[in-house]
Amino acid sequence: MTERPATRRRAETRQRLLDAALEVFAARGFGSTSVEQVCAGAGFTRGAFYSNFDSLDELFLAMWEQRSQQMLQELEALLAAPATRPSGDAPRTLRDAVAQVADAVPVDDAWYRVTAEFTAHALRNPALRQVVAAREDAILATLLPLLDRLLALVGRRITDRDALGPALVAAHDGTTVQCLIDNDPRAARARRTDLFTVLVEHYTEEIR
Amino acid sequence: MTERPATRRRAETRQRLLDAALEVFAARGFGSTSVEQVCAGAGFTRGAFYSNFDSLDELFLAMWEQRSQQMLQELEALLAAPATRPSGDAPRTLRDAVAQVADAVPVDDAWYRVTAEFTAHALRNPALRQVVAAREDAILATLLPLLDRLLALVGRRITDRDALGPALVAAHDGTTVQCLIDNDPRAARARRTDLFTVLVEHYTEEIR
DNA sequence: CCCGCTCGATACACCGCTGTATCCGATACA
DNA sequence: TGTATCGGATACAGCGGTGTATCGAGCGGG
Repeated sequence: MTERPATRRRAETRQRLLDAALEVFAARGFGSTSVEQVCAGAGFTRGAFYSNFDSLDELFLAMWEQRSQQMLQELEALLAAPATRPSGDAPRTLRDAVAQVADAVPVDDAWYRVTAEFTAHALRNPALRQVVAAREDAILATLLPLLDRLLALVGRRITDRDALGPALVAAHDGTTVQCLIDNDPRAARARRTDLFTVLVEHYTEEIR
Repeated sequence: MTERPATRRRAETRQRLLDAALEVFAARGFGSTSVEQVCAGAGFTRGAFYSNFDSLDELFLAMWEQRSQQMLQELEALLAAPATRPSGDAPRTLRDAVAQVADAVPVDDAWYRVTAEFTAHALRNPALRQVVAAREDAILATLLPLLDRLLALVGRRITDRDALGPALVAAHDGTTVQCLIDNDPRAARARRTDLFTVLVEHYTEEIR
Protein backbone atom coordinates (compact mmCIF):
# COMPACT_ATOMS: atom_id res chain seq x y z
CA MET A 1 0.00 0.00 0.00
CA THR A 2 1.18 3.48 -0.77
CA GLU A 3 1.95 5.81 2.12
CA ARG A 4 -1.11 7.60 3.46
CA PRO A 5 -1.75 9.99 6.34
CA ALA A 6 -3.50 8.22 9.20
CA THR A 7 -6.41 10.19 10.50
CA ARG A 8 -9.15 8.89 12.74
CA ARG A 9 -11.70 8.87 9.95
CA ARG A 10 -9.41 6.96 7.67
CA ALA A 11 -8.69 4.33 10.29
CA GLU A 12 -12.37 3.69 10.83
CA THR A 13 -13.15 3.30 7.15
CA ARG A 14 -10.19 1.00 6.75
CA GLN A 15 -11.31 -1.15 9.62
CA ARG A 16 -14.87 -1.40 8.37
CA LEU A 17 -13.52 -2.54 5.03
CA LEU A 18 -11.29 -5.12 6.68
CA ASP A 19 -14.15 -6.46 8.76
CA ALA A 20 -16.47 -6.66 5.80
CA ALA A 21 -13.76 -8.41 3.80
CA LEU A 22 -13.44 -11.23 6.34
CA GLU A 23 -17.14 -11.91 6.12
CA VAL A 24 -17.40 -11.73 2.36
CA PHE A 25 -14.26 -13.80 1.79
CA ALA A 26 -15.54 -16.44 4.19
CA ALA A 27 -18.91 -16.54 2.50
CA ARG A 28 -17.84 -16.46 -1.14
CA GLY A 29 -14.15 -17.24 -1.26
CA PHE A 30 -11.43 -14.73 -2.05
CA GLY A 31 -11.23 -15.53 -5.73
CA SER A 32 -14.89 -14.97 -6.40
CA THR A 33 -15.13 -11.80 -4.36
CA SER A 34 -15.13 -8.42 -6.09
CA VAL A 35 -14.05 -5.08 -4.72
CA GLU A 36 -17.63 -4.02 -5.19
CA GLN A 37 -18.95 -6.75 -2.89
CA VAL A 38 -16.55 -5.92 -0.10
CA CYS A 39 -17.55 -2.27 -0.35
CA ALA A 40 -21.22 -3.15 -0.30
CA GLY A 41 -20.61 -5.22 2.84
CA ALA A 42 -18.87 -2.30 4.50
CA GLY A 43 -21.39 0.27 3.31
CA PHE A 44 -18.99 2.21 1.08
CA THR A 45 -18.51 2.79 -2.58
CA ARG A 46 -15.43 1.72 -4.46
CA GLY A 47 -14.07 5.21 -4.09
CA ALA A 48 -13.45 4.52 -0.42
CA PHE A 49 -11.77 1.23 -1.20
CA TYR A 50 -9.30 2.60 -3.70
CA SER A 51 -8.56 5.44 -1.37
CA ASN A 52 -7.45 2.90 1.26
CA PHE A 53 -6.00 -0.01 -0.66
CA ASP A 54 -4.31 -0.55 -3.97
CA SER A 55 -5.89 -3.91 -4.68
CA LEU A 56 -8.02 -6.68 -3.22
CA ASP A 57 -4.84 -8.65 -2.79
CA GLU A 58 -3.40 -6.02 -0.52
CA LEU A 59 -6.57 -5.90 1.54
CA PHE A 60 -6.60 -9.69 1.82
CA LEU A 61 -3.09 -9.64 3.19
CA ALA A 62 -3.82 -6.81 5.62
CA MET A 63 -6.98 -8.49 6.83
CA TRP A 64 -5.34 -11.86 7.28
CA GLU A 65 -2.38 -10.49 9.17
CA GLN A 66 -4.59 -8.48 11.47
CA ARG A 67 -6.93 -11.35 12.23
CA SER A 68 -4.07 -13.79 12.64
CA GLN A 69 -2.38 -11.62 15.19
CA GLN A 70 -5.65 -11.07 16.97
CA MET A 71 -6.33 -14.79 17.18
CA LEU A 72 -2.86 -15.42 18.47
CA GLN A 73 -3.36 -12.81 21.19
CA GLU A 74 -6.64 -14.39 22.18
CA LEU A 75 -5.01 -17.78 22.36
CA GLU A 76 -2.24 -16.31 24.45
CA ALA A 77 -4.70 -14.74 26.87
CA LEU A 78 -6.53 -18.04 27.06
CA LEU A 79 -3.49 -20.12 27.80
CA ALA A 80 -1.90 -17.61 30.11
CA ALA A 81 -4.92 -17.40 32.38
CA PRO A 82 -5.00 -20.98 33.74
CA ALA A 83 -1.27 -20.98 34.16
CA THR A 84 -1.38 -18.09 36.56
CA ARG A 85 -4.49 -19.12 38.42
CA PRO A 86 -4.22 -20.29 42.01
CA SER A 87 -3.69 -24.02 42.10
CA GLY A 88 -7.37 -24.49 42.93
CA ASP A 89 -8.45 -25.17 39.38
CA ALA A 90 -5.10 -26.07 37.97
CA PRO A 91 -5.29 -29.23 35.88
CA ARG A 92 -4.34 -32.39 37.76
CA THR A 93 -3.32 -34.69 34.96
CA LEU A 94 -1.66 -34.19 31.62
CA ARG A 95 -4.77 -35.19 29.78
CA ASP A 96 -6.84 -32.72 31.76
CA ALA A 97 -4.46 -29.95 30.92
CA VAL A 98 -4.47 -30.81 27.24
CA ALA A 99 -8.24 -31.18 27.14
CA GLN A 100 -8.69 -27.85 28.84
CA VAL A 101 -6.57 -26.14 26.24
CA ALA A 102 -7.87 -28.12 23.27
CA ASP A 103 -11.48 -27.40 24.15
CA ALA A 104 -10.73 -23.73 24.40
CA VAL A 105 -9.02 -23.42 21.03
CA PRO A 106 -11.82 -22.51 18.66
CA VAL A 107 -12.54 -24.56 15.55
CA ASP A 108 -13.86 -21.78 13.39
CA ASP A 109 -15.44 -22.73 10.10
CA ALA A 110 -15.28 -19.28 8.50
CA TRP A 111 -11.74 -18.59 9.62
CA TYR A 112 -10.59 -21.99 8.42
CA ARG A 113 -11.92 -21.28 4.94
CA VAL A 114 -10.22 -17.91 4.80
CA THR A 115 -6.92 -19.25 6.05
CA ALA A 116 -6.97 -22.27 3.77
CA GLU A 117 -7.49 -20.03 0.81
CA PHE A 118 -4.89 -17.57 1.98
CA THR A 119 -2.34 -20.34 2.39
CA ALA A 120 -3.09 -21.70 -1.05
CA HIS A 121 -2.81 -18.21 -2.40
CA ALA A 122 0.50 -17.73 -0.59
CA LEU A 123 1.93 -20.79 -2.31
CA ARG A 124 1.65 -18.87 -5.59
CA ASN A 125 3.40 -15.79 -4.27
CA PRO A 126 6.85 -15.91 -2.63
CA ALA A 127 6.28 -12.73 -0.63
CA LEU A 128 3.05 -14.07 0.82
CA ARG A 129 4.65 -17.46 1.46
CA GLN A 130 7.16 -15.63 3.59
CA VAL A 131 4.35 -13.99 5.54
CA VAL A 132 2.77 -17.33 6.28
CA ALA A 133 6.11 -18.79 7.29
CA ALA A 134 6.64 -15.87 9.64
CA ARG A 135 3.27 -16.44 11.21
CA GLU A 136 4.12 -20.08 11.80
CA ASP A 137 7.22 -18.93 13.64
CA ALA A 138 5.20 -16.41 15.63
CA ILE A 139 2.81 -19.13 16.68
CA LEU A 140 5.64 -21.33 17.86
CA ALA A 141 7.29 -18.46 19.69
CA THR A 142 4.05 -17.74 21.52
CA LEU A 143 3.01 -21.30 22.11
CA LEU A 144 6.12 -22.89 23.49
CA PRO A 145 6.71 -20.61 26.49
CA LEU A 146 3.06 -20.98 27.42
CA LEU A 147 3.34 -24.71 27.10
CA ASP A 148 6.35 -24.67 29.39
CA ARG A 149 4.29 -23.04 32.10
CA LEU A 150 1.28 -25.25 31.59
CA LEU A 151 3.37 -28.37 31.67
CA ALA A 152 5.13 -27.24 34.82
CA LEU A 153 1.74 -27.33 36.50
CA VAL A 154 1.42 -31.03 35.82
CA GLY A 155 5.07 -31.70 36.60
CA ARG A 156 6.45 -32.19 33.11
CA ARG A 157 8.91 -30.50 30.79
CA ILE A 158 9.48 -30.48 27.06
CA THR A 159 12.21 -32.74 25.78
CA ASP A 160 12.24 -31.75 22.11
CA ARG A 161 11.16 -28.17 21.53
CA ASP A 162 11.86 -28.21 17.80
CA ALA A 163 9.60 -31.17 17.25
CA LEU A 164 6.73 -30.53 19.63
CA GLY A 165 5.74 -27.12 18.31
CA PRO A 166 5.40 -27.99 14.64
CA ALA A 167 3.81 -31.32 15.53
CA LEU A 168 1.11 -29.61 17.55
CA VAL A 169 0.48 -27.04 14.86
CA ALA A 170 0.26 -29.76 12.21
CA ALA A 171 -2.09 -31.75 14.40
CA HIS A 172 -4.17 -28.67 14.97
CA ASP A 173 -4.43 -27.86 11.28
CA GLY A 174 -5.07 -31.43 10.22
CA THR A 175 -7.69 -32.18 12.83
CA THR A 176 -9.48 -28.89 12.31
CA VAL A 177 -10.54 -30.02 8.85
CA GLN A 178 -11.67 -33.31 10.28
CA CYS A 179 -13.75 -31.61 12.95
CA LEU A 180 -15.44 -29.47 10.31
CA ILE A 181 -15.94 -32.18 7.71
CA ASP A 182 -16.62 -35.31 9.71
CA ASN A 183 -20.18 -36.51 10.09
CA ASP A 184 -19.55 -37.04 13.78
CA PRO A 185 -17.84 -33.82 14.90
CA ARG A 186 -18.00 -34.87 18.53
CA ALA A 187 -15.89 -37.93 17.86
CA ALA A 188 -13.54 -35.90 15.70
CA ARG A 189 -13.00 -33.44 18.52
CA ALA A 190 -12.33 -36.24 20.95
CA ARG A 191 -9.76 -37.76 18.60
CA ARG A 192 -8.24 -34.32 18.27
CA THR A 193 -7.72 -34.04 22.00
CA ASP A 194 -6.35 -37.56 22.13
CA LEU A 195 -3.88 -36.73 19.40
CA PHE A 196 -2.70 -33.61 21.20
CA THR A 197 -2.27 -35.63 24.36
CA VAL A 198 -0.22 -38.29 22.63
CA LEU A 199 2.07 -35.69 21.14
CA VAL A 200 2.57 -33.73 24.32
CA GLU A 201 3.16 -36.93 26.23
CA HIS A 202 5.70 -38.12 23.74
CA TYR A 203 7.71 -34.93 23.51
CA THR A 204 7.83 -34.24 27.23
CA GLU A 205 8.99 -36.04 30.34
CA GLU A 206 8.07 -36.08 33.98
CA ILE A 207 10.12 -33.91 36.28
CA ARG A 208 11.43 -36.03 39.11
CA MET B 1 -24.71 -33.02 -14.79
CA THR B 2 -27.63 -33.91 -17.02
CA GLU B 3 -27.75 -37.33 -18.61
CA ARG B 4 -25.74 -37.57 -21.81
CA PRO B 5 -24.82 -40.40 -24.18
CA ALA B 6 -21.23 -41.48 -23.73
CA THR B 7 -19.46 -41.80 -27.02
CA ARG B 8 -15.76 -42.11 -27.47
CA ARG B 9 -15.45 -38.60 -28.80
CA ARG B 10 -17.33 -37.17 -25.87
CA ALA B 11 -15.22 -38.98 -23.32
CA GLU B 12 -12.03 -37.61 -24.79
CA THR B 13 -13.26 -34.04 -24.81
CA ARG B 14 -14.45 -34.39 -21.26
CA GLN B 15 -11.12 -35.71 -20.13
CA ARG B 16 -9.17 -32.97 -21.82
CA LEU B 17 -11.36 -30.43 -20.08
CA LEU B 18 -10.83 -32.13 -16.73
CA ASP B 19 -7.08 -32.21 -17.22
CA ALA B 20 -6.94 -28.59 -18.24
CA ALA B 21 -9.08 -27.65 -15.27
CA LEU B 22 -6.63 -29.16 -12.80
CA GLU B 23 -3.84 -27.08 -14.23
CA VAL B 24 -5.75 -23.84 -14.44
CA PHE B 25 -7.28 -24.22 -11.00
CA ALA B 26 -3.85 -24.92 -9.53
CA ALA B 27 -2.37 -21.92 -11.25
CA ARG B 28 -5.10 -19.35 -10.67
CA GLY B 29 -7.40 -20.75 -7.99
CA PHE B 30 -10.89 -22.03 -8.59
CA GLY B 31 -12.63 -18.80 -7.72
CA SER B 32 -10.70 -16.71 -10.18
CA THR B 33 -10.92 -19.20 -13.01
CA SER B 34 -13.40 -18.66 -15.81
CA VAL B 35 -15.00 -21.24 -18.04
CA GLU B 36 -13.22 -19.49 -20.87
CA GLN B 37 -9.78 -20.10 -19.34
CA VAL B 38 -10.39 -23.78 -18.79
CA CYS B 39 -11.51 -24.12 -22.39
CA ALA B 40 -8.49 -22.23 -23.64
CA GLY B 41 -6.29 -24.61 -21.63
CA ALA B 42 -7.99 -27.62 -23.15
CA GLY B 43 -8.06 -26.20 -26.67
CA PHE B 44 -11.82 -25.94 -26.95
CA THR B 45 -14.39 -23.21 -27.10
CA ARG B 46 -17.05 -22.72 -24.49
CA GLY B 47 -19.45 -24.60 -26.67
CA ALA B 48 -17.62 -27.81 -25.83
CA PHE B 49 -17.69 -27.01 -22.17
CA TYR B 50 -21.39 -26.37 -21.92
CA SER B 51 -22.00 -29.49 -23.94
CA ASN B 52 -20.20 -31.52 -21.26
CA PHE B 53 -20.88 -29.75 -17.98
CA ASP B 54 -23.58 -27.58 -16.55
CA SER B 55 -21.28 -25.34 -14.58
CA LEU B 56 -17.70 -24.83 -13.46
CA ASP B 57 -18.76 -26.09 -10.07
CA GLU B 58 -19.80 -29.39 -11.53
CA LEU B 59 -16.54 -29.73 -13.40
CA PHE B 60 -14.58 -28.90 -10.26
CA LEU B 61 -16.31 -31.70 -8.41
CA ALA B 62 -15.83 -34.20 -11.23
CA MET B 63 -12.17 -33.30 -11.58
CA TRP B 64 -11.49 -33.48 -7.87
CA GLU B 65 -13.20 -36.82 -7.44
CA GLN B 66 -11.36 -38.31 -10.38
CA ARG B 67 -7.95 -37.07 -9.29
CA SER B 68 -8.55 -38.06 -5.69
CA GLN B 69 -9.38 -41.58 -6.63
CA GLN B 70 -6.40 -41.72 -8.94
CA MET B 71 -4.04 -40.51 -6.20
CA LEU B 72 -5.47 -43.04 -3.81
CA GLN B 73 -4.86 -45.82 -6.31
CA GLU B 74 -1.30 -44.68 -6.83
CA LEU B 75 -0.74 -44.63 -3.10
CA GLU B 76 -2.22 -48.08 -2.87
CA ALA B 77 0.10 -49.41 -5.56
CA LEU B 78 3.02 -47.78 -3.83
CA LEU B 79 2.29 -49.23 -0.45
CA ALA B 80 1.28 -52.63 -1.74
CA ALA B 81 4.49 -53.16 -3.65
CA PRO B 82 6.98 -53.32 -0.75
CA ALA B 83 4.63 -55.46 1.27
CA THR B 84 4.63 -58.19 -1.33
CA ARG B 85 8.28 -57.99 -2.22
CA PRO B 86 10.60 -60.81 -1.15
CA SER B 87 12.05 -60.09 2.24
CA GLY B 88 15.23 -58.90 0.55
CA ASP B 89 14.40 -55.21 0.63
CA ALA B 90 11.75 -55.31 3.29
CA PRO B 91 12.24 -52.61 5.91
CA ARG B 92 14.08 -53.76 9.02
CA THR B 93 12.93 -51.29 11.61
CA LEU B 94 9.73 -49.41 12.20
CA ARG B 95 11.35 -46.10 11.40
CA ASP B 96 12.71 -47.49 8.15
CA ALA B 97 9.29 -48.66 7.15
CA VAL B 98 7.70 -45.34 7.95
CA ALA B 99 10.43 -43.36 6.22
CA GLN B 100 10.12 -45.52 3.14
CA VAL B 101 6.43 -44.80 2.92
CA ALA B 102 6.64 -41.16 3.97
CA ASP B 103 9.29 -40.39 1.38
CA ALA B 104 7.18 -41.99 -1.29
CA VAL B 105 4.04 -40.04 -0.52
CA PRO B 106 4.24 -37.01 -2.74
CA VAL B 107 4.03 -33.51 -1.35
CA ASP B 108 2.46 -31.86 -4.34
CA ASP B 109 2.19 -28.11 -4.34
CA ALA B 110 -0.39 -27.84 -7.11
CA TRP B 111 -2.58 -30.60 -5.77
CA TYR B 112 -2.43 -29.19 -2.28
CA ARG B 113 -3.73 -25.86 -3.53
CA VAL B 114 -6.57 -27.47 -5.41
CA THR B 115 -7.57 -29.67 -2.53
CA ALA B 116 -7.36 -26.89 0.03
CA GLU B 117 -9.64 -24.79 -2.06
CA PHE B 118 -12.00 -27.66 -2.72
CA THR B 119 -12.24 -28.42 0.97
CA ALA B 120 -12.95 -24.80 1.78
CA HIS B 121 -15.52 -24.77 -0.97
CA ALA B 122 -17.06 -27.97 0.38
CA LEU B 123 -17.57 -26.33 3.76
CA ARG B 124 -20.01 -23.99 2.09
CA ASN B 125 -22.00 -26.76 0.45
CA PRO B 126 -23.45 -29.71 2.39
CA ALA B 127 -23.46 -32.01 -0.62
CA LEU B 128 -19.79 -31.35 -1.30
CA ARG B 129 -18.97 -31.70 2.38
CA GLN B 130 -20.40 -35.16 2.18
CA VAL B 131 -18.16 -35.95 -0.77
CA VAL B 132 -15.08 -34.90 1.15
CA ALA B 133 -16.18 -36.89 4.17
CA ALA B 134 -16.64 -39.94 1.95
CA ARG B 135 -13.16 -39.51 0.57
CA GLU B 136 -11.73 -39.39 4.07
CA ASP B 137 -13.43 -42.70 4.74
CA ALA B 138 -12.13 -44.14 1.49
CA ILE B 139 -8.60 -43.14 2.44
CA LEU B 140 -8.89 -44.84 5.78
CA ALA B 141 -10.39 -47.95 4.23
CA THR B 142 -7.48 -48.16 1.83
CA LEU B 143 -4.76 -47.18 4.22
CA LEU B 144 -5.42 -49.35 7.22
CA PRO B 145 -5.26 -52.79 5.55
CA LEU B 146 -2.06 -51.76 3.84
CA LEU B 147 -0.65 -50.56 7.12
CA ASP B 148 -1.51 -53.89 8.65
CA ARG B 149 0.61 -55.67 6.10
CA LEU B 150 3.47 -53.22 6.30
CA LEU B 151 3.52 -53.39 10.06
CA ALA B 152 3.51 -57.15 9.99
CA LEU B 153 6.82 -56.95 8.14
CA VAL B 154 8.40 -55.21 11.09
CA GLY B 155 6.61 -57.36 13.63
CA ARG B 156 3.97 -54.97 14.88
CA ARG B 157 0.21 -54.66 14.88
CA ILE B 158 -2.26 -51.81 15.28
CA THR B 159 -3.79 -51.39 18.71
CA ASP B 160 -6.27 -48.59 17.99
CA ARG B 161 -7.52 -48.58 14.42
CA ASP B 162 -10.01 -45.78 14.94
CA ALA B 163 -7.36 -43.44 16.20
CA LEU B 164 -4.37 -44.27 14.03
CA GLY B 165 -6.00 -43.64 10.67
CA PRO B 166 -7.36 -40.16 11.30
CA ALA B 167 -4.21 -39.25 13.20
CA LEU B 168 -2.03 -40.15 10.23
CA VAL B 169 -4.26 -38.31 7.82
CA ALA B 170 -4.27 -35.23 10.03
CA ALA B 171 -0.52 -35.41 10.37
CA HIS B 172 -0.19 -35.77 6.64
CA ASP B 173 -2.41 -32.79 5.93
CA GLY B 174 -0.87 -30.62 8.59
CA THR B 175 2.73 -31.35 7.73
CA THR B 176 2.15 -31.00 4.01
CA VAL B 177 1.53 -27.29 4.45
CA GLN B 178 4.64 -27.04 6.57
CA CYS B 179 6.74 -28.77 3.94
CA LEU B 180 5.49 -26.36 1.30
CA ILE B 181 5.67 -23.19 3.36
CA ASP B 182 8.69 -23.67 5.58
CA ASN B 183 11.94 -21.99 4.63
CA ASP B 184 13.75 -25.23 5.34
CA PRO B 185 11.67 -27.87 3.53
CA ARG B 186 14.26 -30.55 4.25
CA ALA B 187 13.84 -30.09 7.96
CA ALA B 188 10.09 -29.96 7.60
CA ARG B 189 10.11 -33.27 5.76
CA ALA B 190 12.28 -34.85 8.41
CA ARG B 191 9.93 -33.66 11.13
CA ARG B 192 7.08 -35.06 9.08
CA THR B 193 8.63 -38.50 9.02
CA ASP B 194 9.36 -38.29 12.73
CA LEU B 195 5.79 -37.39 13.45
CA PHE B 196 4.49 -40.32 11.42
CA THR B 197 6.85 -42.60 13.28
CA VAL B 198 5.73 -41.38 16.66
CA LEU B 199 2.11 -41.93 15.76
CA VAL B 200 2.58 -45.37 14.30
CA GLU B 201 4.70 -46.37 17.25
CA HIS B 202 2.15 -45.14 19.72
CA TYR B 203 -0.86 -46.77 18.14
CA THR B 204 0.78 -50.16 17.52
CA GLU B 205 2.49 -52.79 19.58
CA GLU B 206 5.16 -55.38 19.03
CA ILE B 207 3.99 -58.87 18.26
CA ARG B 208 5.66 -61.21 20.70
C1' DC C 1 -22.02 -46.52 -47.80
C1' DC C 2 -25.11 -43.20 -46.33
C1' DC C 3 -27.95 -40.57 -43.56
C1' DG C 4 -29.21 -38.88 -38.94
C1' DC C 5 -27.71 -37.23 -35.01
C1' DT C 6 -24.11 -35.80 -31.96
C1' DC C 7 -21.11 -32.35 -30.38
C1' DG C 8 -18.17 -28.69 -30.78
C1' DA C 9 -17.92 -23.92 -33.03
C1' DT C 10 -19.90 -19.47 -33.74
C1' DA C 11 -22.77 -15.50 -32.93
C1' DC C 12 -25.46 -12.68 -29.88
C1' DA C 13 -27.08 -9.90 -26.22
C1' DC C 14 -26.00 -8.61 -21.85
C1' DC C 15 -24.08 -7.85 -17.35
C1' DG C 16 -20.84 -6.92 -13.59
C1' DC C 17 -16.69 -5.26 -12.48
C1' DT C 18 -12.44 -2.59 -13.05
C1' DG C 19 -9.53 1.46 -12.33
C1' DT C 20 -9.17 6.30 -13.01
C1' DA C 21 -10.41 11.04 -13.14
C1' DT C 22 -13.05 14.40 -11.06
C1' DC C 23 -15.81 16.53 -7.69
C1' DC C 24 -17.40 18.40 -3.40
C1' DG C 25 -18.61 18.00 1.50
C1' DA C 26 -16.26 17.16 5.83
C1' DT C 27 -12.45 17.90 8.86
C1' DA C 28 -8.71 19.48 11.27
C1' DC C 29 -5.54 22.89 12.22
C1' DA C 30 -4.01 27.81 12.81
C1' DT D 1 -13.58 30.88 12.22
C1' DG D 2 -11.46 30.47 7.89
C1' DT D 3 -9.25 27.69 4.68
C1' DA D 4 -6.27 23.98 2.87
C1' DT D 5 -6.41 19.36 2.67
C1' DC D 6 -8.55 14.99 3.14
C1' DG D 7 -11.53 11.25 1.84
C1' DG D 8 -15.33 9.23 0.06
C1' DA D 9 -18.92 9.62 -3.84
C1' DT D 10 -19.82 9.87 -8.63
C1' DA D 11 -19.04 9.54 -13.50
C1' DC D 12 -16.87 7.24 -17.36
C1' DA D 13 -15.01 4.16 -20.71
C1' DG D 14 -14.12 -0.29 -21.50
C1' DC D 15 -13.14 -5.19 -20.93
C1' DG D 16 -13.97 -9.95 -20.20
C1' DG D 17 -16.99 -13.25 -19.11
C1' DT D 18 -21.76 -15.46 -19.17
C1' DG D 19 -25.30 -18.55 -20.99
C1' DT D 20 -28.09 -19.52 -24.95
C1' DA D 21 -29.53 -20.21 -29.60
C1' DT D 22 -28.10 -21.83 -33.84
C1' DC D 23 -25.20 -23.94 -37.24
C1' DG D 24 -22.80 -27.44 -39.72
C1' DA D 25 -18.93 -30.93 -39.98
C1' DG D 26 -18.15 -35.52 -39.26
C1' DC D 27 -18.88 -39.78 -36.72
C1' DG D 28 -21.11 -44.09 -36.33
C1' DG D 29 -25.02 -47.25 -36.59
C1' DG D 30 -27.67 -49.80 -39.83
